[in-house]
Amino acid sequence: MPENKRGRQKVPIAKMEKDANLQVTFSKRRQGLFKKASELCTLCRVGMGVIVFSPGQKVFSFGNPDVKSVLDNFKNHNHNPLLYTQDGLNPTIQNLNSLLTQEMAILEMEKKRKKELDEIKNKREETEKWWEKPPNQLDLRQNTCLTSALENLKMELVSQRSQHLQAIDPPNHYGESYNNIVGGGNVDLFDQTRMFDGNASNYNPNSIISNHGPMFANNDNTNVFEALGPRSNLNLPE
Amino acid sequence: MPENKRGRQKVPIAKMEKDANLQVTFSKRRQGLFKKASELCTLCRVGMGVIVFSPGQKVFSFGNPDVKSVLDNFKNHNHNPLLYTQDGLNPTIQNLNSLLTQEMAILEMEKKRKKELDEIKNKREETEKWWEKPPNQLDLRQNTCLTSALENLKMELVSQRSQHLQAIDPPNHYGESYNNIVGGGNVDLFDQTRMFDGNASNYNPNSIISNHGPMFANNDNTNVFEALGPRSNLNLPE
DNA sequence: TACACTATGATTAGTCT
DNA sequence: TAGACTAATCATAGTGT
Repeated sequence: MPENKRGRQKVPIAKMEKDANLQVTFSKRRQGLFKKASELCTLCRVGMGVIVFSPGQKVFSFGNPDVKSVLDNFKNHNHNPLLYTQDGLNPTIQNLNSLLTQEMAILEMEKKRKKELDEIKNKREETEKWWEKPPNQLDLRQNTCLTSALENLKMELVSQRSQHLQAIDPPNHYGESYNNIVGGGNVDLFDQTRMFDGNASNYNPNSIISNHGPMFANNDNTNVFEALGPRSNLNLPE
Repeated sequence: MPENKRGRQKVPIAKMEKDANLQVTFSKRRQGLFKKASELCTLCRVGMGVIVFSPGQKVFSFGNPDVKSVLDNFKNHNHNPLLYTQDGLNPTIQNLNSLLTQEMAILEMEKKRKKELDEIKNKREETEKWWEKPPNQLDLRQNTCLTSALENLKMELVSQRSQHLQAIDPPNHYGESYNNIVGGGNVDLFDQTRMFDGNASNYNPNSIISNHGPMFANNDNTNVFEALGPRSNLNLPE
Protein backbone atom coordinates (compact mmCIF):
# COMPACT_ATOMS: atom_id res chain seq x y z
CA MET A 1 0.00 0.00 0.00
CA PRO A 2 1.21 3.48 -0.75
CA GLU A 3 1.50 5.48 2.38
CA ASN A 4 2.56 8.82 0.98
CA LYS A 5 0.80 12.00 -0.04
CA ARG A 6 -2.16 11.50 2.20
CA GLY A 7 -3.75 14.10 4.35
CA ARG A 8 -5.01 17.52 3.63
CA GLN A 9 -3.37 19.57 0.99
CA LYS A 10 -3.47 23.27 0.76
CA VAL A 11 -5.91 24.42 -1.82
CA PRO A 12 -5.96 27.93 -3.23
CA ILE A 13 -9.24 29.72 -2.88
CA ALA A 14 -10.11 30.15 -6.52
CA LYS A 15 -12.44 28.54 -8.95
CA MET A 16 -11.74 24.83 -9.00
CA GLU A 17 -10.79 23.34 -12.28
CA LYS A 18 -11.59 19.69 -11.97
CA ASP A 19 -15.31 19.24 -12.04
CA ALA A 20 -14.97 15.78 -10.59
CA ASN A 21 -13.52 17.22 -7.41
CA LEU A 22 -15.83 20.18 -7.47
CA GLN A 23 -18.91 18.23 -6.65
CA VAL A 24 -17.22 16.48 -3.77
CA THR A 25 -15.67 19.64 -2.44
CA PHE A 26 -18.96 21.43 -2.67
CA SER A 27 -20.72 18.72 -0.78
CA LYS A 28 -18.12 18.54 1.95
CA ARG A 29 -17.84 22.26 2.39
CA ARG A 30 -21.55 22.76 2.31
CA GLN A 31 -21.92 20.28 5.09
CA GLY A 32 -19.19 22.06 6.98
CA LEU A 33 -20.86 25.39 6.44
CA PHE A 34 -24.21 24.16 7.65
CA LYS A 35 -22.60 22.60 10.66
CA LYS A 36 -20.91 25.88 11.48
CA ALA A 37 -24.18 27.67 11.02
CA SER A 38 -25.93 25.23 13.27
CA GLU A 39 -23.26 25.61 15.92
CA LEU A 40 -23.53 29.36 15.79
CA CYS A 41 -27.27 29.11 16.26
CA THR A 42 -26.91 26.79 19.19
CA LEU A 43 -24.10 28.61 20.91
CA CYS A 44 -25.44 32.10 20.54
CA ARG A 45 -29.14 31.41 20.22
CA VAL A 46 -29.54 33.51 17.15
CA GLY A 47 -31.75 33.16 14.14
CA MET A 48 -30.20 32.71 10.77
CA GLY A 49 -30.76 31.38 7.33
CA VAL A 50 -28.45 29.97 4.70
CA ILE A 51 -29.40 29.33 1.13
CA VAL A 52 -26.99 27.63 -1.21
CA PHE A 53 -27.38 26.88 -4.87
CA SER A 54 -25.32 23.87 -5.77
CA PRO A 55 -23.28 23.54 -8.96
CA GLY A 56 -25.97 21.13 -10.05
CA GLN A 57 -28.55 23.83 -9.48
CA LYS A 58 -30.17 22.30 -6.51
CA VAL A 59 -31.09 24.40 -3.52
CA PHE A 60 -29.87 23.64 -0.08
CA SER A 61 -31.05 25.67 2.81
CA PHE A 62 -30.59 25.91 6.49
CA GLY A 63 -32.71 27.99 8.79
CA ASN A 64 -33.16 28.66 12.44
CA PRO A 65 -35.91 28.57 13.39
CA ASP A 66 -36.71 28.11 9.73
CA VAL A 67 -35.84 29.72 6.47
CA LYS A 68 -39.20 31.31 5.96
CA SER A 69 -39.27 33.26 9.17
CA VAL A 70 -35.71 34.37 8.66
CA LEU A 71 -36.60 35.69 5.25
CA ASP A 72 -39.68 37.42 6.60
CA ASN A 73 -37.64 39.04 9.27
CA PHE A 74 -35.05 40.04 6.79
CA LYS A 75 -37.61 41.56 4.49
CA ASN A 76 -39.01 43.59 7.31
CA HIS A 77 -35.62 44.90 8.19
CA ASN A 78 -34.92 45.59 4.63
CA HIS A 79 -36.71 48.86 4.11
CA ASN A 80 -33.66 50.87 3.30
CA PRO A 81 -31.93 50.83 -0.01
CA LEU A 82 -28.93 48.63 -0.01
CA LEU A 83 -25.47 49.82 -0.55
CA TYR A 84 -23.67 46.59 -1.00
CA THR A 85 -21.80 45.65 -4.06
CA GLN A 86 -22.07 42.31 -5.64
CA ASP A 87 -18.97 40.74 -4.33
CA GLY A 88 -17.08 43.70 -3.01
CA LEU A 89 -14.76 43.52 -5.95
CA ASN A 90 -15.41 45.27 -9.16
CA PRO A 91 -13.58 43.54 -12.00
CA THR A 92 -13.18 46.80 -13.80
CA ILE A 93 -11.30 48.32 -10.95
CA GLN A 94 -8.33 50.18 -12.27
CA ASN A 95 -6.65 51.06 -9.08
CA LEU A 96 -7.29 48.47 -6.49
CA ASN A 97 -4.96 49.94 -3.95
CA SER A 98 -6.40 53.38 -3.81
CA LEU A 99 -9.87 51.97 -3.70
CA LEU A 100 -8.93 49.72 -0.86
CA THR A 101 -7.42 52.55 1.12
CA GLN A 102 -10.44 54.63 0.47
CA GLU A 103 -12.75 51.88 1.53
CA MET A 104 -10.78 51.23 4.67
CA ALA A 105 -11.06 54.85 5.62
CA ILE A 106 -14.78 54.82 5.03
CA LEU A 107 -15.13 51.59 6.91
CA GLU A 108 -13.32 53.13 9.82
CA MET A 109 -15.60 56.13 9.80
CA GLU A 110 -18.61 53.96 9.54
CA LYS A 111 -17.50 51.80 12.40
CA LYS A 112 -17.28 54.85 14.55
CA ARG A 113 -20.61 56.10 13.41
CA LYS A 114 -22.13 52.72 13.96
CA LYS A 115 -20.91 52.72 17.49
CA GLU A 116 -22.43 56.08 18.16
CA LEU A 117 -25.69 55.07 16.65
CA ASP A 118 -25.67 51.90 18.66
CA GLU A 119 -25.42 53.85 21.82
CA ILE A 120 -28.15 56.19 20.79
CA LYS A 121 -30.27 53.31 19.74
CA ASN A 122 -29.85 51.49 23.01
CA LYS A 123 -30.73 54.54 24.97
CA ARG A 124 -33.74 55.25 22.89
CA GLU A 125 -34.93 51.71 23.11
CA GLU A 126 -34.96 51.99 26.83
CA THR A 127 -36.97 55.14 26.97
CA GLU A 128 -39.08 55.09 23.90
CA LYS A 129 -42.53 53.80 23.31
CA TRP A 130 -43.48 53.24 26.87
CA TRP A 131 -46.95 54.17 25.72
CA GLU A 132 -47.23 50.97 23.81
CA LYS A 133 -47.16 48.96 26.96
CA PRO A 134 -50.33 47.52 28.31
CA PRO A 135 -52.10 50.03 30.52
CA ASN A 136 -51.44 48.07 33.66
CA GLN A 137 -47.74 48.48 33.14
CA LEU A 138 -47.86 52.24 33.05
CA ASP A 139 -47.26 54.31 36.10
CA LEU A 140 -49.63 57.07 37.01
CA ARG A 141 -47.85 59.79 35.18
CA GLN A 142 -47.52 57.74 32.04
CA ASN A 143 -51.14 56.85 32.31
CA THR A 144 -52.05 60.51 32.56
CA CYS A 145 -49.85 61.40 29.67
CA LEU A 146 -51.27 58.71 27.43
CA THR A 147 -54.82 59.47 28.40
CA SER A 148 -54.29 63.06 27.46
CA ALA A 149 -52.74 62.11 24.17
CA LEU A 150 -55.61 59.84 23.38
CA GLU A 151 -57.99 62.68 24.07
CA ASN A 152 -56.19 64.71 21.46
CA LEU A 153 -56.32 61.96 18.97
CA LYS A 154 -59.94 61.41 19.68
CA MET A 155 -60.66 65.06 19.12
CA GLU A 156 -58.97 64.77 15.78
CA LEU A 157 -61.09 61.80 14.95
CA VAL A 158 -64.24 63.49 16.00
CA SER A 159 -63.38 66.52 13.97
CA GLN A 160 -62.65 64.43 10.92
CA ARG A 161 -65.78 62.47 11.54
CA SER A 162 -67.95 65.52 11.45
CA GLN A 163 -66.34 66.51 8.20
CA HIS A 164 -67.22 63.14 6.83
CA LEU A 165 -70.79 63.49 7.93
CA GLN A 166 -71.11 66.96 6.55
CA ALA A 167 -69.70 66.05 3.23
CA ILE A 168 -72.00 67.09 0.43
CA ASP A 169 -71.51 63.94 -1.54
CA PRO A 170 -70.77 61.11 0.86
CA PRO A 171 -69.38 57.97 -0.71
CA ASN A 172 -71.95 55.30 -1.28
CA HIS A 173 -69.56 52.45 -1.19
CA TYR A 174 -67.04 52.17 1.52
CA GLY A 175 -65.03 49.86 -0.59
CA GLU A 176 -64.59 52.57 -3.15
CA SER A 177 -63.81 55.14 -0.58
CA TYR A 178 -61.39 52.84 1.00
CA ASN A 179 -59.61 52.24 -2.22
CA ASN A 180 -59.21 55.87 -2.90
CA ILE A 181 -57.72 56.48 0.43
CA VAL A 182 -55.40 53.60 0.31
CA GLY A 183 -54.26 54.37 -3.15
CA GLY A 184 -53.27 57.86 -2.26
CA GLY A 185 -52.01 57.48 1.25
CA ASN A 186 -48.35 57.26 1.84
CA VAL A 187 -48.39 55.47 5.10
CA ASP A 188 -45.26 55.66 7.10
CA LEU A 189 -46.16 54.33 10.45
CA PHE A 190 -45.03 51.52 12.52
CA ASP A 191 -42.79 49.21 11.03
CA GLN A 192 -44.05 45.93 11.70
CA THR A 193 -40.78 44.47 12.37
CA ARG A 194 -40.57 41.47 14.25
CA MET A 195 -38.48 40.21 16.46
CA PHE A 196 -36.68 37.96 18.44
CA ASP A 197 -36.95 38.55 22.10
CA GLY A 198 -34.87 41.42 23.23
CA ASN A 199 -32.98 38.99 25.24
CA ALA A 200 -30.54 37.50 22.84
CA SER A 201 -29.96 34.45 24.85
CA ASN A 202 -33.59 33.62 24.79
CA TYR A 203 -34.43 33.43 21.18
CA ASN A 204 -38.07 32.90 20.67
CA PRO A 205 -39.23 31.94 17.22
CA ASN A 206 -42.77 32.52 18.28
CA SER A 207 -42.29 36.17 18.93
CA ILE A 208 -42.87 37.16 15.38
CA ILE A 209 -45.35 39.92 15.30
CA SER A 210 -48.09 39.04 12.94
CA ASN A 211 -49.46 41.46 10.44
CA HIS A 212 -52.33 42.38 12.62
CA GLY A 213 -50.26 42.61 15.70
CA PRO A 214 -51.24 44.64 18.68
CA MET A 215 -51.07 48.36 18.55
CA PHE A 216 -52.39 48.59 22.02
CA ALA A 217 -52.33 45.73 24.36
CA ASN A 218 -55.01 45.09 26.86
CA ASN A 219 -54.18 43.83 30.24
CA ASP A 220 -54.40 40.35 28.99
CA ASN A 221 -52.12 41.35 26.15
CA THR A 222 -54.70 40.89 23.50
CA ASN A 223 -55.02 43.48 20.85
CA VAL A 224 -57.68 46.04 21.46
CA PHE A 225 -58.44 46.00 17.80
CA GLU A 226 -58.56 42.34 17.34
CA ALA A 227 -62.04 42.14 18.68
CA LEU A 228 -63.03 44.72 16.19
CA GLY A 229 -61.69 42.67 13.38
CA PRO A 230 -60.82 45.58 11.19
CA ARG A 231 -60.58 43.56 8.09
CA SER A 232 -63.90 41.87 8.39
CA ASN A 233 -65.63 44.91 9.70
CA LEU A 234 -64.30 47.18 7.08
CA ASN A 235 -64.52 44.74 4.30
CA LEU A 236 -60.91 45.23 3.52
CA PRO A 237 -59.35 43.12 0.84
CA GLU A 238 -57.37 40.24 2.11
CA MET B 1 5.10 34.94 31.80
CA PRO B 2 2.62 32.13 32.19
CA GLU B 3 2.79 29.89 29.20
CA ASN B 4 0.19 27.36 30.12
CA LYS B 5 -3.47 26.96 29.36
CA ARG B 6 -3.31 28.84 26.13
CA GLY B 7 -4.70 27.72 22.87
CA ARG B 8 -8.06 26.50 21.91
CA GLN B 9 -10.15 24.66 24.40
CA LYS B 10 -12.94 22.33 23.58
CA VAL B 11 -16.29 23.97 23.93
CA PRO B 12 -19.57 22.06 24.08
CA ILE B 13 -22.07 23.03 21.44
CA ALA B 14 -24.84 24.30 23.64
CA LYS B 15 -26.21 27.61 24.70
CA MET B 16 -23.37 29.67 26.05
CA GLU B 17 -23.66 30.77 29.62
CA LYS B 18 -21.44 33.79 29.89
CA ASP B 19 -22.94 36.67 28.00
CA ALA B 20 -19.61 38.43 27.97
CA ASN B 21 -18.12 35.67 25.90
CA LEU B 22 -21.21 35.29 23.82
CA GLN B 23 -20.81 38.48 21.89
CA VAL B 24 -17.18 37.73 21.14
CA THR B 25 -17.88 34.18 20.15
CA PHE B 26 -20.71 35.29 17.95
CA SER B 27 -18.55 37.80 16.21
CA LYS B 28 -15.68 35.41 15.65
CA ARG B 29 -17.86 32.59 14.47
CA ARG B 30 -19.90 34.82 12.25
CA GLN B 31 -16.73 35.97 10.58
CA GLY B 32 -15.64 32.38 10.22
CA LEU B 33 -18.97 31.43 8.77
CA PHE B 34 -18.92 34.22 6.25
CA LYS B 35 -15.40 33.33 5.29
CA LYS B 36 -16.40 29.72 4.72
CA ALA B 37 -19.34 30.89 2.71
CA SER B 38 -17.14 33.13 0.64
CA GLU B 39 -14.69 30.32 0.02
CA LEU B 40 -17.45 27.99 -1.04
CA CYS B 41 -18.69 30.58 -3.48
CA THR B 42 -15.25 31.11 -4.93
CA LEU B 43 -14.24 27.50 -5.12
CA CYS B 44 -17.42 26.14 -6.56
CA ARG B 45 -18.81 29.21 -8.24
CA VAL B 46 -22.16 28.89 -6.68
CA GLY B 47 -24.65 31.46 -5.55
CA MET B 48 -25.59 31.62 -1.95
CA GLY B 49 -26.94 33.86 0.73
CA VAL B 50 -26.48 33.95 4.47
CA ILE B 51 -28.55 36.03 6.83
CA VAL B 52 -27.67 36.18 10.49
CA PHE B 53 -29.48 37.97 13.26
CA SER B 54 -27.04 38.86 15.96
CA PRO B 55 -27.76 38.56 19.65
CA GLY B 56 -28.17 42.32 19.57
CA GLN B 57 -30.75 42.02 16.83
CA LYS B 58 -28.57 43.36 14.14
CA VAL B 59 -28.68 41.77 10.77
CA PHE B 60 -25.61 40.56 9.02
CA SER B 61 -25.80 39.18 5.59
CA PHE B 62 -23.61 37.70 2.94
CA GLY B 63 -24.63 37.15 -0.60
CA ASN B 64 -23.19 35.97 -3.82
CA PRO B 65 -23.81 37.60 -6.18
CA ASP B 66 -25.93 39.50 -3.69
CA VAL B 67 -28.56 38.75 -1.10
CA LYS B 68 -31.42 40.11 -3.10
CA SER B 69 -30.91 37.95 -6.13
CA VAL B 70 -30.35 34.92 -3.98
CA LEU B 71 -33.64 35.56 -2.25
CA ASP B 72 -35.38 36.15 -5.54
CA ASN B 73 -33.97 32.95 -6.89
CA PHE B 74 -34.91 31.14 -3.77
CA LYS B 75 -38.44 32.41 -3.87
CA ASN B 76 -38.84 31.64 -7.52
CA HIS B 77 -37.02 28.37 -7.54
CA ASN B 78 -38.38 27.13 -4.35
CA HIS B 79 -41.15 25.53 -6.27
CA ASN B 80 -39.48 25.13 -9.61
CA PRO B 81 -36.22 23.49 -10.44
CA LEU B 82 -33.33 25.87 -10.39
CA LEU B 83 -31.95 27.72 -13.28
CA TYR B 84 -29.58 29.88 -11.46
CA THR B 85 -25.91 29.91 -12.17
CA GLN B 86 -23.47 32.26 -10.65
CA ASP B 87 -22.27 33.77 -13.87
CA GLY B 88 -25.22 32.83 -15.99
CA LEU B 89 -23.21 30.25 -17.83
CA ASN B 90 -23.16 26.64 -16.95
CA PRO B 91 -20.03 25.06 -18.39
CA THR B 92 -21.73 21.75 -18.66
CA ILE B 93 -24.48 23.02 -20.83
CA GLN B 94 -25.00 20.69 -23.74
CA ASN B 95 -27.51 22.62 -25.62
CA LEU B 96 -27.21 26.23 -24.79
CA ASN B 97 -29.85 27.41 -27.13
CA SER B 98 -32.70 25.27 -26.02
CA LEU B 99 -31.87 25.79 -22.41
CA LEU B 100 -31.75 29.49 -22.91
CA THR B 101 -35.13 29.53 -24.57
CA GLN B 102 -36.54 27.41 -21.85
CA GLU B 103 -35.05 29.59 -19.19
CA MET B 104 -36.36 32.72 -20.78
CA ALA B 105 -39.84 31.32 -20.84
CA ILE B 106 -39.75 30.27 -17.26
CA LEU B 107 -38.11 33.49 -16.23
CA GLU B 108 -40.88 35.38 -17.91
CA MET B 109 -43.46 33.36 -16.06
CA GLU B 110 -41.70 33.85 -12.81
CA LYS B 111 -41.35 37.55 -13.32
CA LYS B 112 -45.05 37.75 -13.83
CA ARG B 113 -45.73 35.68 -10.80
CA LYS B 114 -43.35 37.74 -8.72
CA LYS B 115 -45.04 40.89 -9.84
CA GLU B 116 -48.39 39.54 -8.80
CA LEU B 117 -47.08 38.50 -5.45
CA ASP B 118 -45.49 41.87 -4.99
CA GLU B 119 -48.76 43.55 -5.72
CA ILE B 120 -50.60 41.41 -3.26
CA LYS B 121 -47.94 42.07 -0.70
CA ASN B 122 -48.04 45.82 -1.28
CA LYS B 123 -51.75 45.89 -0.98
CA ARG B 124 -51.62 44.08 2.28
CA GLU B 125 -49.02 46.40 3.62
CA GLU B 126 -51.12 49.32 2.65
CA THR B 127 -54.33 48.00 4.02
CA GLU B 128 -53.00 46.70 7.22
CA LYS B 129 -52.72 49.05 10.11
CA TRP B 130 -54.98 51.58 8.55
CA TRP B 131 -55.65 52.73 12.07
CA GLU B 132 -52.17 54.11 12.29
CA LYS B 133 -52.83 56.60 9.56
CA PRO B 134 -53.48 60.22 10.38
CA PRO B 135 -57.16 60.75 11.15
CA ASN B 136 -57.77 62.75 8.02
CA GLN B 137 -56.84 59.79 5.93
CA LEU B 138 -59.43 57.53 7.46
CA ASP B 139 -62.80 57.08 5.96
CA LEU B 140 -65.90 57.30 8.07
CA ARG B 141 -66.10 53.68 8.93
CA GLN B 142 -62.45 53.48 9.87
CA ASN B 143 -62.87 56.58 11.94
CA THR B 144 -65.75 55.04 13.80
CA CYS B 145 -63.89 51.86 14.34
CA LEU B 146 -60.82 53.59 15.70
CA THR B 147 -62.79 55.92 17.89
CA SER B 148 -64.49 52.99 19.47
CA ALA B 149 -61.21 51.20 20.02
CA LEU B 150 -59.73 54.26 21.64
CA GLU B 151 -62.68 54.41 23.96
CA ASN B 152 -61.87 50.92 25.08
CA LEU B 153 -58.24 51.74 25.62
CA LYS B 154 -59.17 54.84 27.50
CA MET B 155 -61.44 52.88 29.75
CA GLU B 156 -58.54 50.62 30.47
CA LEU B 157 -56.39 53.57 31.29
CA VAL B 158 -58.99 55.12 33.51
CA SER B 159 -59.46 51.88 35.32
CA GLN B 160 -55.75 51.50 35.85
CA ARG B 161 -55.56 55.11 36.86
CA SER B 162 -58.08 54.69 39.60
CA GLN B 163 -56.15 51.72 40.85
CA HIS B 164 -53.08 53.89 40.97
CA LEU B 165 -54.89 56.55 42.88
CA GLN B 166 -56.41 54.13 45.30
CA ALA B 167 -53.11 52.51 46.00
CA ILE B 168 -52.36 52.47 49.67
CA ASP B 169 -48.77 53.45 49.29
CA PRO B 170 -48.44 55.55 46.17
CA PRO B 171 -44.89 56.08 44.90
CA ASN B 172 -43.46 59.42 45.85
CA HIS B 173 -41.04 59.69 43.04
CA TYR B 174 -42.15 59.09 39.54
CA GLY B 175 -38.61 58.67 38.41
CA GLU B 176 -38.28 55.77 40.73
CA SER B 177 -41.53 54.31 39.62
CA TYR B 178 -40.50 54.62 36.06
CA ASN B 179 -37.25 52.92 36.68
CA ASN B 180 -38.94 50.06 38.34
CA ILE B 181 -41.15 49.53 35.43
CA VAL B 182 -38.49 49.82 32.85
CA GLY B 183 -36.03 47.78 34.77
CA GLY B 184 -38.40 44.97 35.37
CA GLY B 185 -40.59 45.08 32.35
CA ASN B 186 -39.70 42.95 29.46
CA VAL B 187 -40.83 45.32 26.81
CA ASP B 188 -41.42 43.62 23.58
CA LEU B 189 -42.62 46.36 21.35
CA PHE B 190 -41.63 47.46 18.00
CA ASP B 191 -38.02 47.12 17.55
CA GLN B 192 -35.80 49.38 15.71
CA THR B 193 -33.41 47.19 14.04
CA ARG B 194 -30.70 47.71 11.65
CA MET B 195 -29.31 45.75 8.91
CA PHE B 196 -26.13 45.33 7.20
CA ASP B 197 -25.80 44.09 3.79
CA GLY B 198 -23.23 43.01 1.40
CA ASN B 199 -20.77 40.26 1.80
CA ALA B 200 -18.58 39.20 4.57
CA SER B 201 -15.83 41.63 3.96
CA ASN B 202 -18.04 44.48 3.00
CA TYR B 203 -21.00 45.00 5.18
CA ASN B 204 -22.48 48.39 5.37
CA PRO B 205 -23.00 50.07 8.67
CA ASN B 206 -24.89 52.85 6.98
CA SER B 207 -27.97 50.91 6.31
CA ILE B 208 -29.39 51.45 9.70
CA ILE B 209 -33.10 51.53 9.78
CA SER B 210 -34.21 54.55 11.64
CA ASN B 211 -36.67 54.44 14.43
CA HIS B 212 -40.14 54.84 13.15
CA GLY B 213 -41.56 57.39 15.40
CA PRO B 214 -45.20 58.12 15.32
CA MET B 215 -47.67 55.77 16.84
CA PHE B 216 -50.39 58.16 15.97
CA ALA B 217 -49.83 60.74 13.37
CA ASN B 218 -51.48 64.10 13.39
CA ASN B 219 -52.66 65.60 10.19
CA ASP B 220 -49.31 67.19 9.71
CA ASN B 221 -47.74 63.82 10.29
CA THR B 222 -46.14 64.78 13.53
CA ASN B 223 -46.38 62.44 16.40
CA VAL B 224 -49.17 63.15 18.74
CA PHE B 225 -46.89 62.29 21.56
CA GLU B 226 -44.01 64.37 20.46
CA ALA B 227 -45.59 67.51 21.72
CA LEU B 228 -45.99 65.85 25.03
CA GLY B 229 -42.32 65.18 25.19
CA PRO B 230 -42.55 62.01 27.18
CA ARG B 231 -38.96 62.12 28.19
CA SER B 232 -38.98 65.65 29.47
CA ASN B 233 -42.41 65.37 30.95
CA LEU B 234 -41.78 62.14 32.63
CA ASN B 235 -38.31 62.94 33.68
CA LEU B 236 -37.07 59.91 31.94
CA PRO B 237 -33.38 59.25 31.82
CA GLU B 238 -31.75 60.39 28.66
C1' DT C 1 -13.80 47.36 23.78
C1' DA C 2 -11.34 45.47 20.36
C1' DC C 3 -7.45 43.73 18.69
C1' DA C 4 -3.18 40.13 18.62
C1' DC C 5 -1.44 35.70 19.94
C1' DT C 6 -1.14 30.66 20.16
C1' DA C 7 -2.02 25.98 21.39
C1' DT C 8 -5.31 23.02 20.35
C1' DG C 9 -9.61 21.30 18.45
C1' DA C 10 -11.98 21.02 14.08
C1' DT C 11 -12.15 20.73 9.17
C1' DT C 12 -11.11 18.91 5.04
C1' DA C 13 -8.17 17.34 0.45
C1' DG C 14 -6.76 13.50 -1.22
C1' DT C 15 -7.09 8.78 -1.10
C1' DC C 16 -8.99 4.30 -0.55
C1' DT C 17 -12.90 1.16 0.01
C1' DT D 1 -22.06 7.88 -5.29
C1' DA D 2 -21.07 7.71 -0.67
C1' DG D 3 -18.47 6.95 3.45
C1' DA D 4 -13.98 6.13 6.10
C1' DC D 5 -9.39 7.41 6.84
C1' DT D 6 -5.33 10.38 7.52
C1' DA D 7 -2.40 14.20 7.74
C1' DA D 8 -2.20 18.71 7.06
C1' DT D 9 -4.42 23.06 7.12
C1' DC D 10 -7.62 26.00 9.27
C1' DA D 11 -10.49 28.06 12.99
C1' DT D 12 -10.92 29.59 17.34
C1' DA D 13 -11.17 29.71 22.97
C1' DG D 14 -8.81 31.60 26.17
C1' DT D 15 -5.48 34.86 27.18
C1' DG D 16 -2.86 39.11 26.98
C1' DT D 17 -2.42 44.07 25.72
